[in-house]
Amino acid sequence: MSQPKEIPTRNKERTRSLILAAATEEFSQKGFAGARIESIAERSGSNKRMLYYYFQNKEELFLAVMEDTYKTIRDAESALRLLDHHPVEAIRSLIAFTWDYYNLHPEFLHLLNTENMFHASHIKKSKNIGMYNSKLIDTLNEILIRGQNEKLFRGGVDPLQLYISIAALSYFYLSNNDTLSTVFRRDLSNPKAKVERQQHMIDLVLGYLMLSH
Amino acid sequence: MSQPKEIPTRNKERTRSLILAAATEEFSQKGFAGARIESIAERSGSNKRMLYYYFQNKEELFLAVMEDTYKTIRDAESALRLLDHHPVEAIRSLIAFTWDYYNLHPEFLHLLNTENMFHASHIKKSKNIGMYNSKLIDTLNEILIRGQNEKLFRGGVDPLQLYISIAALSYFYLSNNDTLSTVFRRDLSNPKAKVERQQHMIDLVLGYLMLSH
Amino acid sequence: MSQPKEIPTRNKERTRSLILAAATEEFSQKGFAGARIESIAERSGSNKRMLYYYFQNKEELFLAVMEDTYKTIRDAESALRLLDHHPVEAIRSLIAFTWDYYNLHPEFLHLLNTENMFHASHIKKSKNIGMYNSKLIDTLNEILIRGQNEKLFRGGVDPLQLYISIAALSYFYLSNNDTLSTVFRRDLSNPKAKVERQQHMIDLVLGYLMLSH
Amino acid sequence: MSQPKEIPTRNKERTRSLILAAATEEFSQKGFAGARIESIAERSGSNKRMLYYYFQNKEELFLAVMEDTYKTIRDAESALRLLDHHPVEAIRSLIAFTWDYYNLHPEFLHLLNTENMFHASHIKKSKNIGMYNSKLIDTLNEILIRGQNEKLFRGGVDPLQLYISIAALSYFYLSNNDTLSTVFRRDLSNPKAKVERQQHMIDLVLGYLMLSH
DNA sequence: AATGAATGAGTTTTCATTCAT
DNA sequence: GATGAATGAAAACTCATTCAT
Repeated sequence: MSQPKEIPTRNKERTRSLILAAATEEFSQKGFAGARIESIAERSGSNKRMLYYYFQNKEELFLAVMEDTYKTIRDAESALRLLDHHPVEAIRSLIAFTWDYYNLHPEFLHLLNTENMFHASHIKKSKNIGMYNSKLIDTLNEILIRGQNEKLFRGGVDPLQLYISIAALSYFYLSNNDTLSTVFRRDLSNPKAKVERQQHMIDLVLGYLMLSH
Repeated sequence: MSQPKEIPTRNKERTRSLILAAATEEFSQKGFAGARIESIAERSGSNKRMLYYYFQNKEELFLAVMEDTYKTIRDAESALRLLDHHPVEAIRSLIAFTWDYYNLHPEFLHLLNTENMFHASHIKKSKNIGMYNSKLIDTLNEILIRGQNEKLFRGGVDPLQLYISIAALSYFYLSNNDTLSTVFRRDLSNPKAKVERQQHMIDLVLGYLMLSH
Repeated sequence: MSQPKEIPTRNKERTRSLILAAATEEFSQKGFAGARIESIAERSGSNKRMLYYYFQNKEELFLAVMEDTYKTIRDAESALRLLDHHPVEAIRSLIAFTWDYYNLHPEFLHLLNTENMFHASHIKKSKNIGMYNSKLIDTLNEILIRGQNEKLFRGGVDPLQLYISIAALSYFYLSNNDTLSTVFRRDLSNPKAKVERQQHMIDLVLGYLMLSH
Repeated sequence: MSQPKEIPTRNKERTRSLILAAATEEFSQKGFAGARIESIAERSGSNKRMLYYYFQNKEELFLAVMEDTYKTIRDAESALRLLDHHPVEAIRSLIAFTWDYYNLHPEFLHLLNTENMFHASHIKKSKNIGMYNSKLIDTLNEILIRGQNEKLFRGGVDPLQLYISIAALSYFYLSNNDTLSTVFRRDLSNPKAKVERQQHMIDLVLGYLMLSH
């Protein structure tokens, strides 16, 4: 009988990805300046030194986090087969996907807020980020054309503007949930509120797009 | 013989407000953790000691900035006389006001992002922030009812959801302008792009709200 | 009766120069990489933070030390009135001054060794270092000409080569005293040895320069 | 069937000497404190672990470098057959050898500078370093006596002082070449400058030693 | 009320050395 | 013998805050 396979303690890929995951959490919760190297090291179960073994410095680590974060959403978006559905369903799917993804990945929202504070300086260095996203806009354009051809959708809609609006409706609600709940004195984070939000977004977008309702 | 009277540099209110203005800029650009006391003191033309003279510490200063920022937008919103206009015009005005205010006050967007990172902990302490905003929702509700009574607007619209959507459409576009421009490889910050965005937002909201178009 | 004037504890110039003096010692004894910021702070009677208050970083501090060190020897050399003496006496004086200065300022030798390890990168930035020294070579040239005119000195002597040789004879003996004493098993640092060295240097240089002896 | 035999990379002497060579370069260029274990391991083509396999620690490695460096110059000096030549030629040879060796082995100069910063603490531990060098002084003494007997050289010359002076003239010029070139604004490292220096050193030493010229 | 030098506690980063494979 | 990932201790550097003037 052979020894049970032990989890190796010296595993380059594993250590690196544990650090990256820990950094994603920390940067997402505290922002770039507020994040602590010490804290990331602890979360990762490793130590400060290893962090510098795999990444040059805090800045590079943040960049790696951003690239990884974008790669994750890119992969998820790729799995969407929007063109396999009827235009109306496709729009519903896109809204649902956006909403679900932002709910499941709050770190994406926070990291993007941080990245915007730096005027996108980090992702500007990345080459492959742009490529995928233009494909998404092409897809959305095709959906709009199909809907128009079926006399379902209005014409003259810029797919990028529409995509930004769809993202905005979910993003703002979730990213600013705390201040909105406070200022308007209404809990916008419970399940019921979230279901209502989803319905509102779909009504809003389809109400705008569709010619008759 | 008396000494020639020197121009007094001592002006309580002026120094305090210069520091507050400097802090607003700094916190807006760098976030809470990234902001530097030294830098705020320099921007203000005053010095570090004065900063602690008027504000207990960094946290209190940030709180003062947040309150001041909210007070400013409250005052601006108060000046809006939405109920004096026809419902359609009132909606247009609200969208335009939101867009213009966010364009004129980018610090508002950034400070709100920062405040959300802290789960609204600062503004939760403030009592009078909530009051005004519910008045805004009441107003919007009245507009929706009027529009509905005139058979112009659809029914069943939650004024808070609508307000959040209107804010979202401007906020997300402007706050995330850098990452969006980068990822979609299209300059979304030039004047032409901004005019297009405004038109799109109005089309979207009114397209949804209005029964026939 | 007036209060006795107290030494002010908040004195910009004093603190700065105490740090500079402490840094000179530390860099001289340990070299650039071996020097410790903490140690400099302690020697200065101040603290680490002050060091960064007055100097950008370790590198800048070292540069300030080098400039100060060169300024000190420049000032001392300026006080020499070589041209007021007879050529033979002038040469003797130059040798004596060099020897005495290096004995009194061992830090000068060590700092120069360190600076050479960095290929003079620090002093290359300084503008006024060169100016004075060429004046010294001009003076030495004048001495050589006068000696030659008096049929005392040989001709064809390059004043820069001679100056470098005079410096070399003192510098190498003092800077390498420890290794020389070890390798040749003779204490080269006691007063008697030093007197002998002085005599040897004078004999060597004048023996070379003078036409008859 | 057996695997194809791989070329064995395991070679005790070779690895050790590669590490020693790498360490010599690194210590020479950066000094003791500035030298990096990591960097030495990389230069050597080996790895950090091997470094600690062959040498106890950084200190021991430096000591090994110093001993190796001294052994190399000792071996070279042994090859010199000064007593086979006429006294004047012997002096010329010694100057030339010193100059050439320092030119060929700049690391010797830099390591000695570093060792002097440590007050020769490393070579003090070595037993056989002294022995050879006193032989060199004995040889120089013999040359001086022969020259004196031939009425060529002056009397009363201490061979150690003379040796130190000969070494000084080359050492200082080369070791301090960067600062000298900077301060005197003259390139002292090009071939022409070096030829001039050699001539000057010979003129200086023989001018001093020889009774008539 | 105003100034800016001083400070301690922290934060990022580096380094020699060790250890699992 | 060989490799390079892992580690703790220390080093450089930063920051909010206080204090003497």
